[in-house]
Amino acid sequence: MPRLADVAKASKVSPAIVSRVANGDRSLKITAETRRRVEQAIREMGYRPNRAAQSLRSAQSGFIALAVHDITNPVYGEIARGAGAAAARIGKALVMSDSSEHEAETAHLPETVPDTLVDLVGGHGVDGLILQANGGASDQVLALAAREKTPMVVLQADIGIGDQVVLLPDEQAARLATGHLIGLGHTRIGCLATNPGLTFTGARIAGWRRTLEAHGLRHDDTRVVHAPATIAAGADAAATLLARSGDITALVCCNIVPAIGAMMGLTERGYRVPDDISIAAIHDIPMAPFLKVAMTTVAMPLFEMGVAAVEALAGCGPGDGGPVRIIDTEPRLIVRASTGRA
Amino acid sequence: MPRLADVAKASKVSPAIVSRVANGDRSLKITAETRRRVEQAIREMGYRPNRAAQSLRSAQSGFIALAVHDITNPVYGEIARGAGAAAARIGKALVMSDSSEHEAETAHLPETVPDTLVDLVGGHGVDGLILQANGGASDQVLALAAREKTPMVVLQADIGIGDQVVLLPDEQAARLATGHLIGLGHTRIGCLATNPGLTFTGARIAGWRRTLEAHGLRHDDTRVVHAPATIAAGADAAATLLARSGDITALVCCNIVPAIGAMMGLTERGYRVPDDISIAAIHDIPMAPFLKVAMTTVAMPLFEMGVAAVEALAGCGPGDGGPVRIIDTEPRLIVRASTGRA
DNA sequence: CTCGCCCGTTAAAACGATTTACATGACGAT
DNA sequence: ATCGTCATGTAAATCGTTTTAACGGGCGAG
Repeated sequence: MPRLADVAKASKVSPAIVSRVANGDRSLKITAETRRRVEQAIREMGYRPNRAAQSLRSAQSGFIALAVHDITNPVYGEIARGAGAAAARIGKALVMSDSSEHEAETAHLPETVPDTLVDLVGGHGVDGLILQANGGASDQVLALAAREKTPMVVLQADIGIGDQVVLLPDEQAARLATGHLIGLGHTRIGCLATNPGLTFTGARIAGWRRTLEAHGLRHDDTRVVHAPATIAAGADAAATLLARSGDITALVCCNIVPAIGAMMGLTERGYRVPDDISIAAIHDIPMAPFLKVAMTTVAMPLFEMGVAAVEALAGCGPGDGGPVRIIDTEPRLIVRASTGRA
Repeated sequence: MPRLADVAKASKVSPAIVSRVANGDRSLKITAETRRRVEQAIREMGYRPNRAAQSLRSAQSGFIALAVHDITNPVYGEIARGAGAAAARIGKALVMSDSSEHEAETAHLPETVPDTLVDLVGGHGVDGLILQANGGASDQVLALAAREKTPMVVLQADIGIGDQVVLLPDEQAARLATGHLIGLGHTRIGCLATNPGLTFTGARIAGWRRTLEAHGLRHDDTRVVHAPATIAAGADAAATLLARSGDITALVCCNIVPAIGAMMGLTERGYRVPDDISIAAIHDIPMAPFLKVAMTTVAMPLFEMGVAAVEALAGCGPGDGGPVRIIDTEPRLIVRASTGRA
């Protein structure tokens, strides 16, 4: 309610001084006495700068948009939390853009749905954009962001857009899972991979392959199968893989969602987990311990990835400069019931 | 990039006309020819109004803040999706405020964390506030919102703040779960309730109690136990309840999270689910079918609650007017393996 | 004694869209 | 022919903050 001018009047100085005091401007000098008086007035009146006016003047909205598929997915939720925390640290707020809402929306009503993200990006409503690699935003948003030169960070994969890419320690995670299975005596290990062509898919397969290679074990393409990150796809893919290479005794899954599908599908087909087949999956989720068979997972630094994405936008934090940041927090193997001795 | 004035110049009219055309102002009349020329210029130049300028002039930011505990929780995620969809429909964007991030943050660095939500509410940065009943926002935010007269909607419980409250069909959900268990022949049914004193807790217990009452079954307080919404608390509470009333054969859980705890805890103690004890829980989550014992649940209209919260803020949609909206979408019973015949 | 200079402060001009109050024009009516 | 009126369009003020350019006063140096 109180404006800058009100504070100025109350403390008998010009608005300019109040602005300087409020922003802690160090360049111009202000008498200690004046500063004290202004600060007191600010406190007493509970003055807070009007964001719209600040934005207009500074051409900075103070908002960062995070576009993910489905905020309901705990993996994305964790990223959002990290991004939110980091954004708060630099005085910015996070705008949620869940692309799944669009589908729900359009399914609901046939009329044209206004795309909030388009308006936001087009109208200088956001200072930066964090995108999920595969489809966090529409082409229109991308085009607009390019025209407006809105800084853009892409998560998980280098798909040729954005100023920077933030990656997880994908290869290492896959190495961890694979190494664990080898340690349990498994020698015929399959890989249930995510969608082909994406950076993280490649890195995880590489982790699996190189670990097997280092132990002199077989790692040919016939033991890799791709599936989108859904339960049903995981079940199908696992069935396909085992039909093709029946001698496999363990599975490294590049994502826990299809891993759950694999676990359920294989169980239904009469395989016992882990007696007949061990499953280790990348991404730990809170429910992992409570699944039909508690899942052995590799916890990824998702929170840190959210933090890094915001830091990349802000141009600060470690890894400053390069176009690619790989989160250096170690992935963590969490052994549960789904993996056992060969 | 192009401003209103640019479009005006290009289409050889005054800025006022462009503004009217852009906003579809019907009050003043504009020649069809002029309108056409302006619309074409807008399209060709890809003009989009600057949000900051609009906000400043109109005192409306176009943002709504949604404050929840933990966006990672699929229950809140679903609410967020609904709110996001409804907000998009009225041209507003959703700002995420996850209170868990503050904890994570402060745990991380000792320095004072700027509270984004405080700045936002204090600086007219949001047009409305949607709060999780138990602690979605700090007292400071609440005080500020009151002073600024920021419209406020509280979810799930009437805790004496906010202009409106949005509730789920809580009693009915509990009736559904309890009725299902009675239908399976259970007569001694306990209630694992959520935190006491909250509207939804009361309503769910009432649903349990009245359903038992209607069937002439016992429903005294010794069969009710309260637990916060965590796995560990659920395990403890279930153990407590069974120690107290050992003859219970079924459990209605007011929240699926402690229900999972109950399931795990009881299993560890040698009870078999559902053979020794059946469990039905309120809130369906995507993982429910894949838990150690697939959980029988009651799916709540969470998406709809998110929609309703935004509609309440906007003063539109059904239920317009009253201070309390109860979502009228029916809860849905989903029978799985955790409930069996008595 | 006066000229310049630094210091703290202030006045005023942005930022871009909206809207009120006013101007211009045409046209019909008297 | 003159006035009134309605239909279009325009000029200018406004929202609140930031920032640049200017301003007065005090003081040291010439």
